[in-house]
Amino acid sequence: MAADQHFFERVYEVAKKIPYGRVTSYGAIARYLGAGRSARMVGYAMNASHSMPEIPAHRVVNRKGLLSGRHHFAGTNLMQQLLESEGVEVQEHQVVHFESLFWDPLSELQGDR
DNA sequence: CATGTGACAAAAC
DNA sequence: TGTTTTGCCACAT
Repeated sequence: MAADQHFFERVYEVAKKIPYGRVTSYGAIARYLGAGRSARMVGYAMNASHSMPEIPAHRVVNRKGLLSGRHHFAGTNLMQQLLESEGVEVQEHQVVHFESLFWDPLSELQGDR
């Protein structure tokens, strides 16, 4: 049920739930939405997040912990600055200890929504 | 209305 | 084991 709701809307909801100092991957969100392989859509949704200032897109990185979307931010290094500001170590546009900081909605939200 | 693109990921070879 | 190809679905042109 509610499987055909707006995909983007769901992505935004999950993205807003990303806790401070944490990061997640597009695929994790996609899987949480039940899309599994629609990780591309998650990234695309982030692209539309320009109208959603409440979307911490800087906390969303690819599966490698790489700040794939840094180029879409205002400043080339803005995304990294934001993450470091939250205590997330970022080197070479990649999140350090990504696995430790990884926030999985499947585990954290655990079917809450 | 049809085609192409895209902030990824995983399966296939 | 690394590289290549497909999948995914919405939005832009």
